Amino acid sequence: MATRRRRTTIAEVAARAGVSPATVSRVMNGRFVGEDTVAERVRAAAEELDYSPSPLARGLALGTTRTVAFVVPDLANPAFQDILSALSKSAARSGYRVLVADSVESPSDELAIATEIRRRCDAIVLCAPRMPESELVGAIEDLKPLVLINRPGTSADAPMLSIDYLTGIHHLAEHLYALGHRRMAYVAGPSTSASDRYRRRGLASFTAEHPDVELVTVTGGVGIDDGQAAAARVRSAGVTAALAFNDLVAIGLVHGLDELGVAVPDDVSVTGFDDIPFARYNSPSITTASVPHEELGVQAWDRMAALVAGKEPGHSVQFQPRLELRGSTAPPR
Amino acid sequence: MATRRRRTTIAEVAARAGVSPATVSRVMNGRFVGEDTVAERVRAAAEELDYSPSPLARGLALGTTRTVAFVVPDLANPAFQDILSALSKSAARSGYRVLVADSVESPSDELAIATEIRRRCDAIVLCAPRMPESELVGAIEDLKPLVLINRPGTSADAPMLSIDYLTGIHHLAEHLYALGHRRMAYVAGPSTSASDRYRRRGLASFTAEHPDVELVTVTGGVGIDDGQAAAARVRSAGVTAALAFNDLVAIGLVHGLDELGVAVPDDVSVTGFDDIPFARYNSPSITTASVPHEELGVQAWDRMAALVAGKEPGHSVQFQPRLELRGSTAPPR
DNA sequence: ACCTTTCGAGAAAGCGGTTTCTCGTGGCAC
DNA sequence: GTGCCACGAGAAACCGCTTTCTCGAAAGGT
Repeated sequence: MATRRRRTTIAEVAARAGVSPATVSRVMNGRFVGEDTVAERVRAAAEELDYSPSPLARGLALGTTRTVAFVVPDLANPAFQDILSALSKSAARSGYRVLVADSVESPSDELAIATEIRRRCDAIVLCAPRMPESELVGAIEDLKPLVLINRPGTSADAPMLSIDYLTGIHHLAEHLYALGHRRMAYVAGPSTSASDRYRRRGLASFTAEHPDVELVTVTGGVGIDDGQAAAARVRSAGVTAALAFNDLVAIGLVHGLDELGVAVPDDVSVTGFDDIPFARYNSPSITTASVPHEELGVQAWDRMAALVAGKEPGHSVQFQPRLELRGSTAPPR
Repeated sequence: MATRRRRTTIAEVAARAGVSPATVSRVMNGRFVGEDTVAERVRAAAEELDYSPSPLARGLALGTTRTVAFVVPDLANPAFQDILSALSKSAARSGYRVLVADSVESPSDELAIATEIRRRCDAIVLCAPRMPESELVGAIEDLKPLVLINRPGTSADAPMLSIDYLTGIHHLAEHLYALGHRRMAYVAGPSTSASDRYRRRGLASFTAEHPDVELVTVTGGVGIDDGQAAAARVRSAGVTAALAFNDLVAIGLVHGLDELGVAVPDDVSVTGFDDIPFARYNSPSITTASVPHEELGVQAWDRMAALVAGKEPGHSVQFQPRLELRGSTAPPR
C-alpha cells in the first residue's frame, strides 16, 4: 500500500528559510518581532513546503489540545445527539473539537471511560447518570475541568447543567390528573440512573398530594424497543394513563399498545419526556415535557470555555421543562 | 480556582522504583524482559502514584493517536447520528475514539475542516457530499488513510461506502407510478450535493422510461423545516405525489401539507429517503427507501481498522436501499 | 571613541514518552 | 583461569514544537 506520507516538520521549514526552528515557531504563532524580510522568508518556506504544525507536538509542548471530551450513556439517543450537535458547533467556533464516547455497552465503566478519554483532551462534558456519587466525587479532581450534566444534588464541585425531572414529571402527572385519570403507570428507566430516581421522586410527591391516585411502576428502559416491550405490562396493569421514562419509550409504548389493540389516547393516555424533534410528528403526537437540549449543549460549551480560560464559569443552572400538550393524552373513557 | 493538577510522569515513577524511565516504559508496554522483582517494583510504584502514560506524549513518540475523525455535513441529522453511534461503538472496541466535526455552518469549508481535523488523528471517515471532485482528489493523499461515504463515482483512491440513491429513488418513483401517479414533484436537496445529483439522475432515468410522467422539481432542503416550507410549493405544483430528498424533508412536508389542508396520502402521496427510526412512527408513517446506517458505521470502522493496520481494506460497497412501503403513499384520488 | 542598552535570532532545555544503542555483569565453555 | 556471549537495564537520541536563556551586533548616550 501507499507509503505513509511523512509531514514536513518545523526543522525543514527552518532549514529552507535559513533560520532556526525557534524563529519559525515564533512566526507561525505571531510572536515574531524581528525583521520583516525574515518573517516573509519563513512564511514563503512554510507555504512552499505546505507546512502546518503538528497539533500533537504542539499539544505536548503547550499542554493543551484544543479538544474536549463528551461522554454520554448512549450516543444513539436523540436527546444526547442534540446536545452533542450544539456542543460541537459551539466548540468549533472557538477552534475546539469534540471527542465522543458512550458507555452503553457497559454502564459500570462510565468512570473508566471518562478518565481515559479525559486524558486525551483539555476538559470533559460528562453525562453519567449511573455513576455512583462516591465514584464521581472521588474522581472529580482528575476530571477537572469538567461540566456535569444531569447530576442534580451531587456534592461534586463543578458547574452543572440539569433538567428538573422532578418538577417536569410532576407537571405531566398533574396534567393527567386534571384530565381525570386516577390509575396511572410509570414506565421506568434504568433503576440505577439518577434521572430515573428524580422522576420517581416527582411522582412520589405527586401521589402524596393526591391520595386518590393509584400509581404502579412497570419495567421500561430507555429506547423505543423498551417502550414497545412494556406495552403488555402497561395493559395488564389496568391503568388509564402511562408516564414513560422518555419520548423514545413513549413512542415505543404507543406503538406497542396499538399492536395490542389498545387505542392511544382513547383507551390509555401516554406521556413522554424530552421533546425530541419527532415527538410532535409521532402518531399520535406525544404529550411531553420539553427539554432545551441544544441550549444545554451551548451552555455546556460556555461553561467549558470559561473553565479552560481559567475564568469563573457561569452558575450551575437547572432548566425547567415546558409542558407540551399533544395528542397522546385525553380524558379517560 | 483550583490549581491545575499536574499528572505524575514516567520519570517520577522511575525515580520511585529506582529504575530508569526506559524500564518503566518497557514494563508498562509489556516489553520488559528482565527480572520479575524489578517489574514488580515498577508496577507497585505506578500503582502508588496512580500513574498512567500521557496519551499525547505517547502519540508523539509512537506516531499514532488511536483516534479517528468523523466529518459530516450536519451532526443534527439523525442519519449521520446513527452512523456516528455505530462507528464510535465499533472503534471503542479496538480502543479508538472518535473526533467529530460538521460543516453545516459553512459547506465551503468541508476540505479545510477535514484536513485540520485529520492532522489530530490517525485516519478519517469523511462524508463530504458537497466537496468538489477536484478538491477531494487533490487532498486525498493528505487525508489518507480515509474512508469515504457517499461519493460514488469519485476517482479518489480510497475505500468507499455508499448508498445507491439513484436506484433507490427510481424504485420509489416506480412505486408511485404503479399506484397510478403521473404528476409528481421532486422536493430537492442542496443542488451542490452529490447525493442530490444522484437522486436527480435516478429520476431522469425514471422519466425517460415513462414519457407519460410529468415531473417537476421544487426547492427543498435537508431538514424538517425545509420540508415544511416546501409544502406550499408542492401544493401549487398541482401534483399527486412528491418525492422528498430525505425523511426529514418528507416529515416536514407531510406536516406542512396538513397545515394547508392537503391530506396525505389522500390528496398527495409523499415519500422520504433513509428510513430514520422515526419515519415509521410519523403520522402517517413515511414510505421510504431504507438505508442501513448502523451497518455503514460498522463497515466504516472495519475499513478503517484495516487501513491503520496497513492491511488491505475490504472492497468498496454500495448498499442498496430497501423499499419500505408505509402509510404516506396511496393511489391518487 | 567607549560603555551601556536594546534588539534580533539562535542554542538548548523542556513537554512525556519510546526505542535504539551501549555497556557492565554473570554464566558458561574450554 | 581466561575469553566469549547472553542478558538485564541504563544513557541518550528522538518524536515535533515552544520558550527561556544567551549572545553578538547594532544603536544610543556622553
